[in-house]
Amino acid sequence: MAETVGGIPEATLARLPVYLRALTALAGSGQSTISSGELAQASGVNPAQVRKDLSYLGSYGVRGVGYDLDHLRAEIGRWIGSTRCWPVVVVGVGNLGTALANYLAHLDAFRIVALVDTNPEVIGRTVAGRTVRPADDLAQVLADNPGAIGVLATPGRVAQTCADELVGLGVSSILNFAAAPLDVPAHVTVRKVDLGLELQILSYHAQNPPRLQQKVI
Amino acid sequence: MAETVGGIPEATLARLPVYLRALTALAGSGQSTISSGELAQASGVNPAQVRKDLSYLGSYGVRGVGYDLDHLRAEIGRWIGSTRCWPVVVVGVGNLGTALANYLAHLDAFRIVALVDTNPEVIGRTVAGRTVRPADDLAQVLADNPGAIGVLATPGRVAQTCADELVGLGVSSILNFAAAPLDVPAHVTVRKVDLGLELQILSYHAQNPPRLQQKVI
DNA sequence: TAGATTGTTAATCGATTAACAATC
DNA sequence: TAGATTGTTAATCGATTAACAATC
Repeated sequence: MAETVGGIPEATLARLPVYLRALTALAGSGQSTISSGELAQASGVNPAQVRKDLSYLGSYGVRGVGYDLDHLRAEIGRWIGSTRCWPVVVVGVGNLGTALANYLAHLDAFRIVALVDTNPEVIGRTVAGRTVRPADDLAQVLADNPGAIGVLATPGRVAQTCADELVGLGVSSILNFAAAPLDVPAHVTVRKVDLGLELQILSYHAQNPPRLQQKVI
Repeated sequence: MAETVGGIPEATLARLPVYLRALTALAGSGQSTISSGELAQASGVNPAQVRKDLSYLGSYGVRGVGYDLDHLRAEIGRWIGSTRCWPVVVVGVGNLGTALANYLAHLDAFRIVALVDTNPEVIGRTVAGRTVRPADDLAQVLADNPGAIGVLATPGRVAQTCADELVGLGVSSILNFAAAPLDVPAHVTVRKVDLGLELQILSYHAQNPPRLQQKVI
């Protein structure tokens, strides 16, 4: 299911940014090396996990010493390499889409190139400092911004149609906030964030006495 | 790691609301039974998975026929039972916290009982129709709203401290949007949503040619 | 050298899925 | 009965983790 990408398991790939964050937080603290144990602690994972993950990138550690902090940071940064500022298209500007747009607008690594919707009442509104455009403009927007990431925040029932359209226009990375499973070609990456689901799971746990429950991070 | 809760694996529990959603969408369509294959299709999972998941709840299906749609819906609803309207406390009202508050304010199943922050510039502001209160008010808020769900949207470096405070005040369900791992007692459930991480993973895939990539739902 | 820590193998674990007998 | 579909077992798979030899 989850599979390797260039030799790196998807699960490892998802942890690299977490490591990077921990290393960045430590940079400038004077510390020059870091052990798998320390990095594990800071990242909330198992030390063996850290060593295994890092071994996919190559052998940057020194036995008996640890990893050179700056070097490791540079290497991980090079691997996930988010140097560019990525264009983002927000599809669906309802409550969630509006909230997301306002959040995304403040991130340095991403810039919103368009907000689109099909609802005439929403089109023309100003959200996050931009005017909401009709969904018909998508082709133009994506032609102007090749490689854009699609953020899908539509109602569930139209999510698949919107995803198809995005994919048809060349989008290969989608962040799906819609409450629906998405069927996409193999070359398209979809990450799903289902806030309603998360809240529902939490309310289940809140309701059901935590007999023999486990820490879930 | 992920563990059973009352006999139901955490992974199954996370899919039950997805099934419920699919069943609800079909209710009123006139269809009276549904097969594991149909439900699987609508939910984006494997048919065997559906049958296995449902078998944890009991045997509601009829061989050769399928599952009674309304009955199954009622049973799943009973299991995850989100009948109540859950109180939610938002901790940290920066960009993300504000965006989340505006989204949460529109959900029927949850009601925001307080927004708190420590920043004097933020305290007193109106967000999602409510006045942001000082973090010191948390004890009072949670005393007035026992069983409240905590939504953590602070900077990563203070997330653990805030989580500790929430837990100390009796919160046992936390939705963590902060970019930090959380260490909590075993009886506390934490669900993590890391938007920055998701975007970073997508930008990695956007940047790296999708040689032999897999569909990721 | 003695102590520490990596890199990697092997064991473990949980989750997914194929397969099929049971049975409507 | 014949066809369909469940419920469940066993096989598979990937991810996690313990353990330890290598080695700084």
